[in-house]
Amino acid sequence: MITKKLEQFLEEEIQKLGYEEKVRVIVSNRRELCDYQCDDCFRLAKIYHKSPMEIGNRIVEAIQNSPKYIEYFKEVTFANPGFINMTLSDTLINQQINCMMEKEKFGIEMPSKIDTYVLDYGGANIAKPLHVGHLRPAIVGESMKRIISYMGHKTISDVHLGDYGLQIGQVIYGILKDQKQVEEITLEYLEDIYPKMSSLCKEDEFVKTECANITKDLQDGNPEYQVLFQKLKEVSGKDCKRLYDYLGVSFDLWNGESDSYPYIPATTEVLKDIIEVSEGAKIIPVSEVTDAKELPPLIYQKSNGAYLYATTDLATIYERMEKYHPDYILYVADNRQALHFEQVFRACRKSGLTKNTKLEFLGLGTINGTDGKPFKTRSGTAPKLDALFEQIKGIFLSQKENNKDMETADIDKIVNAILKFADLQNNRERDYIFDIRKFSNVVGKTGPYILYTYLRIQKVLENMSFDSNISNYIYNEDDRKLRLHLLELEASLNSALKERLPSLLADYIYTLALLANTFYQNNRIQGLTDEVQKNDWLSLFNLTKNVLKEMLNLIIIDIPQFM
RNA sequence: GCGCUCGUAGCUCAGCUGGAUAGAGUGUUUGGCUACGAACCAAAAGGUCAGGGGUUCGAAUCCCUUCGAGCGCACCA
Repeated sequence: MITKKLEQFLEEEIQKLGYEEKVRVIVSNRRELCDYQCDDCFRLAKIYHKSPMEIGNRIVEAIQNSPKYIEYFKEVTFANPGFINMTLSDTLINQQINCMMEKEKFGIEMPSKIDTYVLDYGGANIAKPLHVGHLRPAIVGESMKRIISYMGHKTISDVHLGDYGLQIGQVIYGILKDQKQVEEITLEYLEDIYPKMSSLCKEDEFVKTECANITKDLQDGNPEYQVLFQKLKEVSGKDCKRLYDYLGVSFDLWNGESDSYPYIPATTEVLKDIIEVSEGAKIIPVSEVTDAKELPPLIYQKSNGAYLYATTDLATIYERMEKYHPDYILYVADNRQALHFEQVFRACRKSGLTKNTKLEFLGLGTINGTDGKPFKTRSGTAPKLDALFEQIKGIFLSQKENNKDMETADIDKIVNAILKFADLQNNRERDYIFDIRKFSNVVGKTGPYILYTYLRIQKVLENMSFDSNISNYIYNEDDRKLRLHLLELEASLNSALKERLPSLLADYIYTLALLANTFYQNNRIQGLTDEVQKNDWLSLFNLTKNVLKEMLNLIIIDIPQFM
């Protein structure tokens, strides 16, 4: 990685001056002045009681006198009040570019220790169809999985369906009340009955208790309920799979809360020392002395004996520990569940259930409607995913006359690109407003823009022969900017991994497409008479194309044949 | 009431482990297709980073505070 190389070089040089410190090199924020900068003169000045200017000038002088200077830099200068500005040599840039072209995964360093990550990012509730609220966890989770895997780690993804809680009791209550036969349970029926029962429970205490009892009986294995439950799971699961397939979101495990049920006794055994009884329910106190305010306890088992979300989550963790020995378990879910996960994580730490496994909650901002308020997921007002796909497709087809002649597969890829890039360019932790205009835009900072860039590059490369190896020249500013940005790939991937933010990668991809487009517009490759330059630029385009393709795959965007 | 999150251009959002002149897209105004795909490129205009205070050589970024918004607070998921 280029910054690491520069940091190492700088550290060696300042060590010769007697400064035993680590330094940090960052991409310049004044690109007209330099490529990379180091701002550590201020810090060193404080430690060694000298002025930043004195230290900076000494360092710059040392760099300029280094035998590596000519090879690494075009120019290194000190700028007031304390910046070291570095402009790389064409040689160094091209060495790195050649390296990216030769090596697998563009020469990105693979980890010395491979970690196992379990990712939990589906969370679909089987009592109802997927709606726009399910989009973010699916997309962010899948993208994180692909990034983690690309960076050399092992991943196991679990859809973890919401299939054993009160919502199932409510639906079964509705089925019984309507006297429906098993074969009459369809998706349409579920769509209708769940919101009805859900709101009925809020109004009617008796119904609520009935539903709670059904849930409890189901968990205890009531055969009649089990038949209904299996049917429910089948009908809903099939539709769920279809929609996730459309999105390119896949899971290694199609488990649900119900699959953790067999592990509850063993989990209870591990937790037994920290479980207390309060008001007839079994609870786990999770307050810690550092809390500003006491955290409410985790409710492990209801007073009627039924188990809850927290219970199945704990049992699932037990199961995952037994089967996969993960280093990390990542939960991708709405921020509103933050407290729940905090309680579960604390119970794990307190009981030693997870030992050295790190539990992380990757909170997602809520998707709000254009009124700025969350879609009401329980009353079923959030737009269904199917409807959303159709709507985006319709808008896309109306953009241009000949879009109607496109292959269905290509249209679906573009619909996906629109949707995913619109979502993934946002920082996942922030709430955002779901506006169909934004989710159907094809101009500007969008998925189609990137796909379009890719396809025009591809067109240039068609039927052209070149060997992927570039000479020592850089021909102009557009060219130079593109090459420098290519060098930032590894850093972007590393921060996306570390921060668990696919948006950082999305941003990298967009900027790459932007620079490639500018280059494309201002520089013609066909017709170049200089064979070396032609080969350099074709190679550069080819590398850009390959980077775009592999990175788009990490944000779950496929490339159409034509658009 | 308590806790958590947030307030950046008309709109939608980046930037937040402190660095130089706060960036994109969109919208507005303007220029560019007889040249590898104009779903593109180039340019202009647009900001008291909610207000106030503090720490620091340096604050959109850290701390305090006021105002505003959203969310969460034991038997839902």
